[in-house]
Amino acid sequence: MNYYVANAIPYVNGEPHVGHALEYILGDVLARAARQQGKQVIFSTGADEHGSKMAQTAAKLGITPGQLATQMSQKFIDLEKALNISNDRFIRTTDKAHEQRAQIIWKNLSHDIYKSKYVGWYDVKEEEFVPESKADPARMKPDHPQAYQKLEEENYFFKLSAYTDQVRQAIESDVFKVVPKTRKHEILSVLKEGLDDISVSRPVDKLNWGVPVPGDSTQVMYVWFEALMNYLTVLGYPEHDDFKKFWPTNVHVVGKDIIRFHAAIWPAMLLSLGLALPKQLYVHGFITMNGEKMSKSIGNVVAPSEIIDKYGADAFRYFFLRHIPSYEDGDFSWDKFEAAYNNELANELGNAVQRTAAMVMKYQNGLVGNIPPAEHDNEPIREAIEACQFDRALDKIWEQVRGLNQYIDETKPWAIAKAGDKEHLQEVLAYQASCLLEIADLLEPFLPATAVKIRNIFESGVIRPTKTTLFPKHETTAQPK
RNA sequence: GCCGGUGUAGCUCAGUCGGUUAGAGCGUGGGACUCAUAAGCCCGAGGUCAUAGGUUCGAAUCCUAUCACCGGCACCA
Repeated sequence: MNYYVANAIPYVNGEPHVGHALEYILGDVLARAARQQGKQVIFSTGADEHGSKMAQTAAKLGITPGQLATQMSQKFIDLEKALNISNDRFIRTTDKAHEQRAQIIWKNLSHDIYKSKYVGWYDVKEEEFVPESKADPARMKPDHPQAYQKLEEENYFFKLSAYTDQVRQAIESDVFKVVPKTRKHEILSVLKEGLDDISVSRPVDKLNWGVPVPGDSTQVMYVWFEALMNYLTVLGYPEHDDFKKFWPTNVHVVGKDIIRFHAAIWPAMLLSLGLALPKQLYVHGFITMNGEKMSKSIGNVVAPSEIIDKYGADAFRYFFLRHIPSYEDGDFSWDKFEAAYNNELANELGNAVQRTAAMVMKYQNGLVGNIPPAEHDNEPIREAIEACQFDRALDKIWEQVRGLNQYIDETKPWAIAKAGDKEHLQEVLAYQASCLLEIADLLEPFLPATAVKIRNIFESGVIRPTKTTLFPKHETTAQPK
């Protein structure tokens, strides 16, 4: 069984933030869960590096766009490392292979690409066209000091309009499944209205930071159009074995701001290429900070590294997977994060491990004995992961953590020890170890490092006298009111 | 303006096909314990299920209207 998870590739025009981190983690859970089930997995992430914004930013910094791209992409790669993300690929749209394969894709789409004139409002200062819907009407009047110019430009267009109906049907029937449902409804209503053909190239004389249109040196591909192609080029479309084995994408992980590209334009491109559509598109939400939109001007941006450095990758993963709703927007605050860390990770899980290990050491010289097999029904957890409801999956795993603590308090192994019933005590402690190993398995996709730690403690049946605190307590962060 | 969603405990949210006394976590009050990271466990308080009608033997759940908030799309300036 082959399984291909593709994360959206972020535009690397700015520093990675917690939203990027969230997306990495979401994809990572899917990839790790699939691997755990014995599937062959390709999990791809990457960077979208072309386009006018990159060119402008680089110009401001006095470096080439290529230098900026390399610099910025490295920061995203560093974030993945810090979060223990298990991506198999990191594709950059400036990779030679991507550029060459993008040109092949363009050629294979050419029956749906035609040349036409684009007419629109052009913002001279920003050097870009302003879409009618976002244009400031005052500036449409020629006497305005910063008036737009009515410009005409020759572009290539893609016949998106020809495919909206097919795409709509695929989504409606769940052949191409969009989750959560509210996102499915949203995109269906867009598709029902029908979509216009889209401009997919830019003249080189205005922007040369892009992939050249094959056979026309005066045009480069429009960055969005070309970036979408990464999901194919990363597999080596059209001739590589990986493409043959792993296409179509099992789950596509994207943010809610880019549904249109992934649920309308991209599937239309695939239909035009005669390829199967992804099986599932998972649309996640955004993160607010203390209930407010994250923004540099408000100054409420928390860098992922601030959290990871203090609490570790698994704690970060835990909070964003369980306490940011998988189907909605969520909120980060240090208060919430620390409450989750202390109550759930340190006290409930960490302490369950600790007390179990301590009793085995104290009463049985570290010998656990025969550990019985796991006994819970974990099908609902598997289903939750499949539906990308990671928050629910973790809720259910935590029911087991709590259940174990309840079992310990009800069974009172310390009282059994005092009574001298060695056989019964051994049974109870082995059962505790069994529960913890089961929990470790369930946590594997979510908190991989923690899963390993728990296994290392109990798996061999002999507990070594190393003090292993899974989640040490920290000073809480003073919250500026 | 059109479409969709949401409104349930102080907070965040579950609640299936309409069916006993509406649930969980956090927070809060109390209790018993000692294996453990002052952790864990038990018990309690806390609800006009947004509002008003309707259908029904029976409504948080279905229908209608209203209000509030959120999202998407369109439009105007």
